[in-house]
Amino acid sequence: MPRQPLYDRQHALDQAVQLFWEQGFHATSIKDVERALDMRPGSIYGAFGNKVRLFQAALDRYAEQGLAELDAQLQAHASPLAGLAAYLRSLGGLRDRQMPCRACMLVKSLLELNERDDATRRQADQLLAAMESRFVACFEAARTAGELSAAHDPRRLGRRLQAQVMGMRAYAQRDVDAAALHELAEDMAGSVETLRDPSAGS
Amino acid sequence: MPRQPLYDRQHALDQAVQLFWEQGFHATSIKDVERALDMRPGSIYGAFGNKVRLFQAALDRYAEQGLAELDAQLQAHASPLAGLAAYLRSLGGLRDRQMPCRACMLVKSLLELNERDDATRRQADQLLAAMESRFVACFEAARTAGELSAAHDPRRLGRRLQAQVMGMRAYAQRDVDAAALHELAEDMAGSVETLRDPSAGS
DNA sequence: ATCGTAATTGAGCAATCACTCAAGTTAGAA
DNA sequence: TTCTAACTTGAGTGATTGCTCAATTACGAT
Repeated sequence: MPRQPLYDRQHALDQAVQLFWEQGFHATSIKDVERALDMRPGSIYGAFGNKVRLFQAALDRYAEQGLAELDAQLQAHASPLAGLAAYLRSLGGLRDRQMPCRACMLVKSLLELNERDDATRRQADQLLAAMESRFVACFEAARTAGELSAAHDPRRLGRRLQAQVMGMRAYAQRDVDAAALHELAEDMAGSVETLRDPSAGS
Repeated sequence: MPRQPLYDRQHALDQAVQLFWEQGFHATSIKDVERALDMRPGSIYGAFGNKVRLFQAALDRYAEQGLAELDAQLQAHASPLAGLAAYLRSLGGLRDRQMPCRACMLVKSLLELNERDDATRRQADQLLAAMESRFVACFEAARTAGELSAAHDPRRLGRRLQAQVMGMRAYAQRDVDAAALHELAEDMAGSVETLRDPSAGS
């Protein structure tokens, strides 16, 4: 074992997430990556293979953190529906703190990449599917807990929730003020809370 | 008047819309444009200036057609709310016929472009704002017609509707089957119809 | 038919793209 | 300390980028 890399792989990946999230895949050059990661081309290619594989690794890392954020909101609330509503309301603050980008990196990638970058687009799709199935599982838990009437289809609700989140975060990318975004999030959170079965206890 | 151009400017612009809509701005090269428009570089630059201005002209044309589609749905229905619901349901068929792309070109541009292409991103934002104000005007018409209770805020409803449309069309870009998209559209259309004031006539 | 003007052509520009690799550097094993 | 294998460096690869322009073509007015 003659030598270990100088760079911190995790930290480098975080910088890559920030860069690609903000600029997208095609608008980001290797020169940009060199600056952001403070690494020379040889090291970058030695560590990550090529631009596509670096982007894919960044996508995975981004999705991992996104799922963790959702889980954090869900665990902070005893009721699944309340957790989802809280998650939606937290997205209303997207314009409050400063971020690399307001829109979801998975959605940005899904819309930017075409069949020429098929494998990467499929990856973004699968990561979004994982997010959606988390939503579905949440609605299923709400149903078994009696929060949700049996008339509702958890898969349909999960699908609709994901579409709403995609929409809110794309909307957040527009040049609107923070208050409007909070109102939008409030409206969407309210529609989730309205699902609560009035005949349910607690 | 010594000579008129051989190309049909309107037709060329339609080809450009199709190409940029499908591939996005950065992933489309002038070579691609030459092929799609069947024009040589000199003619392209003589007619449209440069790549950015061609893209901007394509954005305008796309938005013009998108607004026309919305207006067609609205005029086909006497009630504003029914018109909006029909519009949402029509978006459920995005995966049925073949198209250049299912997601909205304005949203794709808004998410793809960063501050380096600031003017173009602003243009996409303004075109989206025009679409949103059409939604708002529609809800206002519904309120004066007595379809909508005075408790609802048309601006908030318009904002939410736009976010939902953005979400549904981004979702349509995912690898899901057509039936799921119809269900999603049906759910969203239903939520618009639910706004109808039960104490209203007709 | 002739002319004048504008549209068209396509070879080719400098700049940038993703990427390579030989040379130099460094840390751990012996 | 010496050796060795992996990491780092940065000049440089060929391909592609958006774009230009002198030469050519073709239409409409005369």
